[in-house]
Amino acid sequence: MNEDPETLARCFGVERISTGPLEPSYNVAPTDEVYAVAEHEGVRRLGVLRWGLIPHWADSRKGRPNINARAETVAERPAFRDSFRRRRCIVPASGFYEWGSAAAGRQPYYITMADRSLMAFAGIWASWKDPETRRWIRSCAIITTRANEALAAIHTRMPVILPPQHLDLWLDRDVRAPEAVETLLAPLPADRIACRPVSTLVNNVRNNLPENITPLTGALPAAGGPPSLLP
DNA sequence: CCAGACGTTGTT
DNA sequence: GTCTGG
DNA sequence: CCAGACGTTGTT
DNA sequence: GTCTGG
Repeated sequence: MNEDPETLARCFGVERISTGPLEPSYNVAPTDEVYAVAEHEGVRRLGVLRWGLIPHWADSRKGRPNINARAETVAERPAFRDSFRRRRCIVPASGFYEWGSAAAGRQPYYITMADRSLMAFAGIWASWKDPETRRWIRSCAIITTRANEALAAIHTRMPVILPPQHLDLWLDRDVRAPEAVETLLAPLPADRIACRPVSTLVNNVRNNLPENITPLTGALPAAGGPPSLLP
């Protein structure tokens, strides 16, 4: 993500900006801060959250952070259901990486909207008070669903990307019935996204470089790998 | 009753 | 905090 | 997700 | 192989 808060506010109907700009990142890792849009006291607000949801009842931040929540179970899981009912958010992104599994090898791919617009990942958030520092940490998880046809060859899952017409309902805190918003958690149609192979530089989170998202040219996936998805 | 988990991904 | 397993 | 570690001693 | 850190 390399957009300023004003741009994000304009794209997502944000009424109040509650954060300064984050450093551009081409390699967002779990525990990093990410921009997020949520409703607060009836106002749509842009702020930052830590990626990796810590439920309010956790007694330490140790252990693997909950970076994803499955769309199929998010409404029921104890670690997620309160957040799903009352604390939904969107996490803006220019794109995301996926690593081919099994037949697709270790090749990383960068996925964007086909029209290069910003993505709105469906997320949930929670507040947790760190007992050591006594400070509140607001954190989030990104909801995943089955991969669409464009990504199925390289991966079984993908983040839920909300189309603009669903943002109002998703962010409405007064909508508390799970079934009212569960229907929004579908894979984005394949023709809306573009998927390109990129350098393995991205494999190391210390490589936070613009080159991470540069499509490899003349380096198609190995034979037996996924079909070329370049437009 | 208390103790312990509470999640996803991917997997030769 | 809330649920499950023992 | 991937990369990188994977240990003990002694410690207010 | 499995866990932690980023």
